Amino acid sequence: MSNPTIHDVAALADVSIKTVSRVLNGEDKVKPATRERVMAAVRQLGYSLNLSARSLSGARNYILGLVFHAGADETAIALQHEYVSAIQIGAINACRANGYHLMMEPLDLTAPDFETRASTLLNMPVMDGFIIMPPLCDHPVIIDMLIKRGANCVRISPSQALADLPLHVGIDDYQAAYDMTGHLLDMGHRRIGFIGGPVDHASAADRFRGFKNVLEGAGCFAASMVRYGDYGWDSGLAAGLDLLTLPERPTAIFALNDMMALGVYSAAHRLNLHIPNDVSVAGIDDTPSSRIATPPLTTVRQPIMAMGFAATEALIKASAGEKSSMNVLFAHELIERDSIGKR
Amino acid sequence: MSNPTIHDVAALADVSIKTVSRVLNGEDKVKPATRERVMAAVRQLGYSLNLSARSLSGARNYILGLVFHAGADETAIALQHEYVSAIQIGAINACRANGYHLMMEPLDLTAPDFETRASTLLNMPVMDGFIIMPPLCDHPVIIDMLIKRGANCVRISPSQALADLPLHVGIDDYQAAYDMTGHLLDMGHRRIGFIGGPVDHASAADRFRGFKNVLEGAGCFAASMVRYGDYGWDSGLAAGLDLLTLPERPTAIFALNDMMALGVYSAAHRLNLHIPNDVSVAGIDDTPSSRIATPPLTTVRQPIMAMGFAATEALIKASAGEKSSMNVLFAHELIERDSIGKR
DNA sequence: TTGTAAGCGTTATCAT
DNA sequence: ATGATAACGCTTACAA
Repeated sequence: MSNPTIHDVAALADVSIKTVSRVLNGEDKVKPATRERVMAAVRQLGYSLNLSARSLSGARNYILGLVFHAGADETAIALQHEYVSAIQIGAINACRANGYHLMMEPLDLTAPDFETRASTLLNMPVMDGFIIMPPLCDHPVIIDMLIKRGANCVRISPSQALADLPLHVGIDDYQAAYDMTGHLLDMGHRRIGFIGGPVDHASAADRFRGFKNVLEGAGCFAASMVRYGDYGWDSGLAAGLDLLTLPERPTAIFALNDMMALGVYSAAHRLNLHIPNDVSVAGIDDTPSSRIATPPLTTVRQPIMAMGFAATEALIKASAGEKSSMNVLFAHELIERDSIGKR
Repeated sequence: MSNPTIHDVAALADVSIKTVSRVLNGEDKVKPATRERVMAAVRQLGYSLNLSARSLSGARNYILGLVFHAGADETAIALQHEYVSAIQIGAINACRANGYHLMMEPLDLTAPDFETRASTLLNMPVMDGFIIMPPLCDHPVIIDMLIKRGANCVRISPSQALADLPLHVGIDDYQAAYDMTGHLLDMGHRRIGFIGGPVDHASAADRFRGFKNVLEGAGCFAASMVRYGDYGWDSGLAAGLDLLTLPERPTAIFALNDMMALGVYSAAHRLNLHIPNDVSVAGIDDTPSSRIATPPLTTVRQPIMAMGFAATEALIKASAGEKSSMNVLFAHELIERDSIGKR
């Protein structure tokens, strides 16, 4: 009833357990005939390696942790989850390609015992490394723990490079917002509403600067048209409602992520405003939702899955001892769809 | 540099490692004073228990695996991922509440080495149990392995109960489709297009029966208005385009899940058809996307997160040896929003 | 190219 | 109420 062990395989193949181990880990110095005999025994026994035992014996664990913020409100999590999901898919695929496993590790930034939980998590020896999502990747407490612990980790879209935490991926947030704002200008818009991101997402500040610089250059920045959201749909709806009922309503609204942009869609819909005839809408991310929205959303594509994949591969290489170099900054791309009209 | 172990804690607290273990696992026969001393040592050392060692020693692992189908195409995964995501959130919360961890385990149903991979996964001793998503939960090979292995598992929304696999959650798929079809009838629709689910999702067949029975009862079932999709957005778009360009186009389209219903939204949009004035649309699931769509989608609510939560709690109880009873069938609810108009 | 022996950090058994 | 010691299944020296 109990699972076969490496000893059973060794006995059946008539070799030592060490040789079985060598075969299982793809080491080179094994005679092909021996290897074949071992594999046959493995198949015959339906043997599968015990991860815990392998971890314990000091080698790698072959387990990575994806650390993300998740508060108590389930619905809110779901609506903000799309970005995490996309990174997750990339990470899962990288894991799958390398024989790794991925653990989902939520952390509630707002919980009273946040620090204790964070410390426990980051000190768990089962994980070879951590993929840290925003905004946690910019949180001083987390950064501090990561450095002190000498943790193997990769940060997703952090606001700044850190010499002690060399692995991270992201896009040029400033430039992304800059490009989209320029596009809006090109399309003839001058009264542009803006929905910023949450204060604790450092990259949101970069995006705001990109937006502001372009508009100030063109002499049409209006602080009265700036609102803030939390990257969630509801906050986009609220800000959209607010902006679109202004006495002089904007001809376009630029939301710093797609989810909030889709909130603006609903605001427009409620006010019987047509997109893009009455109001244009722009986002950032190119999440699946933006593609399937009606009308499809014009946005700045961030290759999120590819970033998740690359980040995870770098982490895996690092956990294997290789010094991994990585394309830190991914190219973004303005995706013109149907939500922006000419003025 | 290396982490403190139970021995370090024991030395510092001046007790045996067994006592430390007792404290850590909340066993009763420990003097309060001793317990306090141990806890102090734990805190002082920043000790955290090694999951691998615990697993190896034969105890529980405190790790669950979420097993879902994921092919090679990343984009397709993303678009079909919303249901998995919702279950995942529920599962994560249940894990969090019980000190468990969740591993994401993709399995490609279409891969040539599917059986080998499935067997390896289901035999991994690191996991205390598995949460099996559709369509894997209905796959004969998987079911067979699960039973043979005597695996601790819970199936999400399987087509039928299995005496050997007592744990599962779901809704009454037949009734859900039945209710929605009845509603469509009530709203005056008679020419109703239908987009079915993939053949390998057994619950899709139940839903189809629900739809067909109502319409046949009303004498307006038309096989010519039945199409099939794969629960993905693109397939909804294609089927929608097809149905809406029929010489006599349907006044309403019922898609078996929200993602395909949103595909119909895009089809309507491309054909310049207004929802619900020109065509009504209905779905099933009540995923986040359906709520934020414009117009908000009328759908049958499935409490997906709650199901994920309950399923996971049952699994945890079972892995702790408790015979867990569980509300297998969750109540569904017709959510009227704005995508269905009166005829 | 292959094998032997030690040890990874925990829980379980059986003492005391 | 507490402790000593033996597993658990694997990898990593080191030997042969």
